[in-house]
Amino acid sequence: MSKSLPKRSENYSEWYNELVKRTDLAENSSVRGCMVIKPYGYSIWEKMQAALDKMFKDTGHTNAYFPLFVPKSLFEAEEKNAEGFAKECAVVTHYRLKLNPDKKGALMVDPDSKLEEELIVRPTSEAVIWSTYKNWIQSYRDLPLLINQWANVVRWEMRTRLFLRTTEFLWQEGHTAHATAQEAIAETEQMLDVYATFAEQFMGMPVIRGKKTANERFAGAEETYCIEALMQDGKALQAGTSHFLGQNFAKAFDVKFADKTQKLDYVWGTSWGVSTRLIGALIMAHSDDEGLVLPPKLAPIQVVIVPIYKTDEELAQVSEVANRIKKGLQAKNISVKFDDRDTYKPGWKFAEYELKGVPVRIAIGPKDLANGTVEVARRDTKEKMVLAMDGIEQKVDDLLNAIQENIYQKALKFKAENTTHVNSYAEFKEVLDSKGGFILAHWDGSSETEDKIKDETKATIRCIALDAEEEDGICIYSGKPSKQRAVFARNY
RNA sequence: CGGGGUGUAGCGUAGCCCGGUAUCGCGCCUGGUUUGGGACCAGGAGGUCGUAGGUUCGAAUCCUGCCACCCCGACCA
Repeated sequence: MSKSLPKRSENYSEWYNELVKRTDLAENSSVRGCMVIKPYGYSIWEKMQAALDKMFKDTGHTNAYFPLFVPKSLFEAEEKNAEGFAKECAVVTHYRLKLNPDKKGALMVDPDSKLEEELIVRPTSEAVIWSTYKNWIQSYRDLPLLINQWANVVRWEMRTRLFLRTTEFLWQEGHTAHATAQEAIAETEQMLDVYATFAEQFMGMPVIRGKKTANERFAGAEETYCIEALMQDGKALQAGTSHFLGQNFAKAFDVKFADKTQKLDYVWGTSWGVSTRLIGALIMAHSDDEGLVLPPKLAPIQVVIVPIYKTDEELAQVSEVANRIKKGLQAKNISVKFDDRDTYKPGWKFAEYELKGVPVRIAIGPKDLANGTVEVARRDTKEKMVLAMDGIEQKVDDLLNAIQENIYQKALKFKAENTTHVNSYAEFKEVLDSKGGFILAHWDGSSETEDKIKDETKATIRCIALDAEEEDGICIYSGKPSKQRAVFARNY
């Protein structure tokens, strides 16, 4: 195995794949299109889960769990949703195997076990959940119903990519029901804001909050809101979605409630989700040619302490100090690993923890013991400094905060530098091919124009930014009048 | 589903055109010296060459089928 990673600038995909494998985040499974998330990768997901879950609870949601299988009749109830997902569904048709009489030791599907009704492995859970909500909701007193589930879903994609697109993936999906459209829209917007806040404050990844065009809207939704992030190769990544479902699912599953005036009406729905794709986003947003760069708030190990010593006696002295610092940091809720393995040399460990993206490294050796100092290195800038041992805990705590902020600022700067306003189709294509990134251009609002631009350039409208200013202009493709700019990009 | 490519030790590979039982590096094991940026020396273990068949005295190598994976498109969180 070579010691250095491929360069990001030479082949971004190769760099990404190698990085994911070499850092022990995940690997391809022998199961078609599926991924094994390894302990290190999963611990990042746990960090994300914890932060998101708290935000969901803080906004009044509770967790529940619904079935993996969706009977076909339920699945097809909401037509647009069913049609949108039909091409990527795994379907269970039988419930039993038997010994194959023609081949010793082999099993075959028992033809006698054919299901009367096929079961769809959920690609998303609206159908199962709304069919359940029908029984849970009778009156305005039952509303709003604010539920989230942490689950796995299956989408039989043609081509997969670690974290970004796998046949099975982990996610959370919130499904809420409300008495009024306004309240449901407010919920949709609130959850988009939760996602954006999470992306920016925890992942250190700036995003554009926006609305999808009709072409890109979730099947079955009236309006799809999204957060779009920019990766270091200039491609956009949809990092989270929040849908206003109108009364579509309520009507499909006959979910009605009686209001205070005893009038019956269908409830208004929302759904929203983020997935393990966020881990892919996190990797592609910050990491460099030396490996991962993890924001301290999501790093499984925030600080690693590496001892430097020649003799057992030196190790004992260093360890005493290291363990004292470790305890002090832990008291500040900082996760610390003291790596005193004698099977690897310090240099090897330095490189290893850089690859793994540990934000802060502390090295302690005999010189430090003599001087009352430690060597502190930060992953984001690769700076090293020698600091007094006294009060080191507070300094490290401050440093972690500074790293979190610096990573975000760096990404923010990158996003600003790679967001371009263009006013002609020629300029649009030129920017798309030379630097990529987000391209803000006037669009006439028609699906035809959007499709043609996509066919010709592979760029899609990622969203109409919520903070887009009204501005008179003409569509770069059709020349028709436009009131605001859309955000275009090539995407993952 | 179209177009291209690759399957040889845990990982990465040479050998294939021109058939003679497999090369090198990393990793692993043992011993010793090392330890402030991926240590060094010596010794050692590990392979039915993706799979099924064919040609041949003999197949990693030639032929045929199958399978798997990767890359590029269409599809998508």
